[in-house]
Amino acid sequence: MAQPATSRYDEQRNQAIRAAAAVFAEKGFHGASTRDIADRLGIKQGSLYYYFKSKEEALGEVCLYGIENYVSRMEGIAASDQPFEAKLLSTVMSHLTSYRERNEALKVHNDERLYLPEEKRTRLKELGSRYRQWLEDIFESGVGSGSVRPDIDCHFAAQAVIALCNAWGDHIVRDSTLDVMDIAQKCTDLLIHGFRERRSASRD
Amino acid sequence: MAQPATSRYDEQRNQAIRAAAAVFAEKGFHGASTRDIADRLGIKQGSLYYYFKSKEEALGEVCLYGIENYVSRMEGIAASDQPFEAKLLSTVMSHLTSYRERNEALKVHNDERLYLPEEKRTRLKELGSRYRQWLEDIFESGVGSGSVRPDIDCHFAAQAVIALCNAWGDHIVRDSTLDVMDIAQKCTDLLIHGFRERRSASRD
DNA sequence: CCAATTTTCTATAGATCTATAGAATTCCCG
DNA sequence: CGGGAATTCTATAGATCTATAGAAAATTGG
Repeated sequence: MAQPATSRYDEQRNQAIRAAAAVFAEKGFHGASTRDIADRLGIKQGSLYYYFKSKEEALGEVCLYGIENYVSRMEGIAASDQPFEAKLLSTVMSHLTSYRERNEALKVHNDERLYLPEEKRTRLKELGSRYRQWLEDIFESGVGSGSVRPDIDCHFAAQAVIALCNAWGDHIVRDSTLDVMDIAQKCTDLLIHGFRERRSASRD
Repeated sequence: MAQPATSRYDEQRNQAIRAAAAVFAEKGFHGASTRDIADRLGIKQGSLYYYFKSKEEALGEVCLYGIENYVSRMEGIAASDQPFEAKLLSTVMSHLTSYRERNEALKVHNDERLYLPEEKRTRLKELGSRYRQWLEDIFESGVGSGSVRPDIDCHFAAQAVIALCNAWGDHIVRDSTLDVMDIAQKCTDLLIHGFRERRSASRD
């Protein structure tokens, strides 16, 4: 009854998590039934409970899966010695790529995580805050190096980057023909230069 | 049984729409029950069906309420003879203000409208497309007047503006202490100038 | 091949939730 | 005040859906 750490069990459980991610992304947590998830896995509804204690636990696992490696990758970017512009591009690429790689789990994390009980959300909150914090740090060091104008509100800036990435992530999930690199470059360019005519070439 | 066009009926129905907006915003369409909406109105669950044929109809009304006046205001802005920068600020202000004024209906429109059947969504789609189109036109005329650099992808730009506004709109709905004007100005400034140091003062 | 273990299935209790029907109440106007 | 219309209520049918218990099937290792 308790989960034996067999490899097959873990594999199947991961499959179940990814099936749940797809179903939750399409129908929302409350709109999806455990039957929908089981159907997608090719098992019966009741069998799902061999892998999850509850539907809510499944949501928790999907959300966690969605932002796994997310923060650590950001830490890697922040710690690297690239110039500001390259860090920003890396951040946006990493963010958008997650939408492709992690199935629909990142979308589920964004849209459905608030249906988890407070207690299960603390870990997710912590990861999200760390992410935002590292991004803010990138902006602050960008101000230090002269790449970012000093009147920028770094908290606002970080939120803006995340907002843009998440909005485009939704499109990326829905339309698999979109070119992630192209979008990442346009986003980064917009964020750095804005819409206005560039008066002077970049200084490097 | 058919709705008589009495004033009181319309008023109460609008109250019901706003109650539904609040409940759907908090719990999502599928997570909310007709009982939740009725409770908020101070009536019994069954009585709600005097105003709506179904829960789905209520969602449709909320979504429509959410983007009402939205497109027409945008048309007004696009048709005005303000310079590009002012048009953009007006657009962002108008968008963010809607989040405050329209209860949580705009949020519901964004997050839950895809749970409506295709047939009920066509009107919403049409309004959304028109909005995006007017915004693109603003960018195109901005390119014409030299306020926007010509290598900007206007479709991308419009999506970016909408993405930023919607993300901040979510925050505005959740936190009533946020200063809409302040956020609008920061968003507009970011979109026009980007993060980079401003080399030359604006030309006006 | 047998026996233990893991995995899946069937069946169902119990708790929703939507929508309807018809009774009861309130409101409005002469 | 009285009668008709508008509004709300009670009660419930019928259709979910979650989670559990125990039987059945599949797998694995000796």
